[in-house]
Amino acid sequence: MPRHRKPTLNDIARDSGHSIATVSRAMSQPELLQPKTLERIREVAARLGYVPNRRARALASGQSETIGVVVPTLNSPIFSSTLQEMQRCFAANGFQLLIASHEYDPANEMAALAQLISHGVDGMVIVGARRSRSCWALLEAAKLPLVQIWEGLPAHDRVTVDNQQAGYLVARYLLDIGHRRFGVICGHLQNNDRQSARVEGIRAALAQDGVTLARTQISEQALTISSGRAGCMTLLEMLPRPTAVIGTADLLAIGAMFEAQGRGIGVPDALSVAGIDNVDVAAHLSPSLTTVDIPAANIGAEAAALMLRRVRQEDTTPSTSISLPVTLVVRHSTARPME
Amino acid sequence: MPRHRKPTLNDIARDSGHSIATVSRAMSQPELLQPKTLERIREVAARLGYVPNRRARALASGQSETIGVVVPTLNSPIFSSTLQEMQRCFAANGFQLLIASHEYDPANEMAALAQLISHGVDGMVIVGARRSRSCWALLEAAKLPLVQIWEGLPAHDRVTVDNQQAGYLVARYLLDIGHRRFGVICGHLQNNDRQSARVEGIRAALAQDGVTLARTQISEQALTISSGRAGCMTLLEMLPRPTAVIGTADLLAIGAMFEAQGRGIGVPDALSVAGIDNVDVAAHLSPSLTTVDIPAANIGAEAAALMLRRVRQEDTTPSTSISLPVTLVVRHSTARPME
DNA sequence: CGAATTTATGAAAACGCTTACATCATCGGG
DNA sequence: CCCGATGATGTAAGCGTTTTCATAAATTCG
Repeated sequence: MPRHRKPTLNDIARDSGHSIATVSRAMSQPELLQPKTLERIREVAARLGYVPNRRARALASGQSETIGVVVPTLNSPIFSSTLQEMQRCFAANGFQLLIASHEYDPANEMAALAQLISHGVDGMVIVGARRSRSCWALLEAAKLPLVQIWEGLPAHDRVTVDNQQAGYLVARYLLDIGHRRFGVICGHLQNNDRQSARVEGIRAALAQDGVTLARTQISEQALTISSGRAGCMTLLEMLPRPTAVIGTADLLAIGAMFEAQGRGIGVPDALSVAGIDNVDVAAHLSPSLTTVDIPAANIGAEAAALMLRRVRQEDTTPSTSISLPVTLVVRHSTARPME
Repeated sequence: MPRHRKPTLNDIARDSGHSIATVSRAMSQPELLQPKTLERIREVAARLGYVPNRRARALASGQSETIGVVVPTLNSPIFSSTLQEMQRCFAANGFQLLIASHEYDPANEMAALAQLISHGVDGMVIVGARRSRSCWALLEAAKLPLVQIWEGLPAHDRVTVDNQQAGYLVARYLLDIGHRRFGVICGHLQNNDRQSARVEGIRAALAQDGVTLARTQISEQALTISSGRAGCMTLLEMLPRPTAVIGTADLLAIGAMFEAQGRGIGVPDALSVAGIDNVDVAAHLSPSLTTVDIPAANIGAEAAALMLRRVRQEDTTPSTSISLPVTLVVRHSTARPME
């Protein structure tokens, strides 16, 4: 009666009178066994309540059926959709996710990667391309299938969206309806190539029309609604006041909109506000938020699919790049400038 | 030069002229070695670029420094805050998280738990107490430290918030300011004890004042803003119209508010709307949302702390229960009914 | 100064599984 | 009727650690 130890293949082998190898095969390659043998083994396994020990399996076979994912943060509407979908796809194929976040701190990221690698993941999904030389060295040394998402270097697989294009689209639209004085609220650009690319895209559009973006017209903030408000507050002090504010993440734009409205500055009449991401709530706000749709869930699905092909070695092309389209979604938070 | 294989303890042992046991100790219990020996081994390890293989370590020691977490969904503002904080706490202590989601499907949950158990996690964090007998059997059989969060059975450790109290508080408040006709939008109650408890809390408050809640006054919905809108639409068809709508999750309440406003029904003048969760955006909406604050991040922190104590066997009390306070946050989406 | 401790290291047996190889029937074809 | 395939199963060698126990060296002490 005292079963303190979990049953192992060995126990099943003993009880069923077969060798441990046969029992192992019953678990992983049942088609190799005679139906009768298989049935007997399965019965014993069920009776003992056998659960395979994957870490032993991993050690012996070199495959852990585990994928490491490192994201900046888990509680962002964008990354969490990507993660949710990625998790779904991997789980459906028997893979588990080891998830870590670094909260935009390079040292944290390095530590997380090292941890995941030493845990023996079969592959690694990382966000963005901008990381230290030593961080890349670590990844190279691990010789793991690597999928970069959101942004990525050509040297490795990547599933990206054109963040620069996203910035371009929203700025181009605002220019087209007549805006010339802009304010931009963005995330900290330091270690964040997604945000940087979006700002560059905005710059590119403005440059086409000869509009420049001074340092004072950009406010770097954390990626929250409150920070969006704060950023907007700063920008509204500019004289003459901007006629349009772009948040390079919807949370920032939403914060900006709230701040403007709170100060009695009508959106879009007195100020146009636009974002990038197309988070759920954007469509429902009043006014609804003009933004650029980023297919966050799709990124997760495509990254998972690509990774699965790599891990199973079905795809051995040197390095695949999947780029998903971003699309401008014009809603009601933007309008022609008044003057 | 051709280093295809990653260096192992054995390689270090050979190169340094020490035994593999000594090298192992250099990694895990350096204080046992002579400084000179330690230094030599460390030098060789560094030169070879040694990274310990945790799955081998796990197999040999029985400890994987890995915790399994199963949540309903990753892309919910609430769960993702809990996860983010939990991840932070665990990572700071060298533990990695294997995260799975089941999207409110019991079969998925069962599969996820089985997978995580067979991956050899040192502990498991699960949301809620309501799950099938076989699911519990699986967990019992695994004999793992188990921490339930949000809701939980007394038989195991748990870090909870009083969801019933949350429902009670918001309903009590609305009653106190004069409301008698209510509509409730909640998540699907089937396998969700958090949502069920909140609805019960509302019922309890109403019962105190002799107000009943008919089946038609409750709309079960998915936990999204759109569903909140849909739910509100249904409830507004009631005659006479409710004077207050409670969403048992902020996303639902937010959707309800948008829907009412979209139909020209003023909030809070013609309709009071209140939620539960206190998500980030709630404070910024106009009108700002009356809600009940749920310390989601704290749940993660407390759960991590408790689990760490269990895994390290520092805490061997039979079963601990930590209950975090919920607090009513009155804002501007609620007011006395007009009539 | 030798017995009793203590300290640093090594040898080898796990941990639970996979898998290359060996074995032994079974079987169809020449 | 024997030979080479084919198929089912067993044997045993890993996989990279930890850990127990033994051993050898250094230290303490009566």
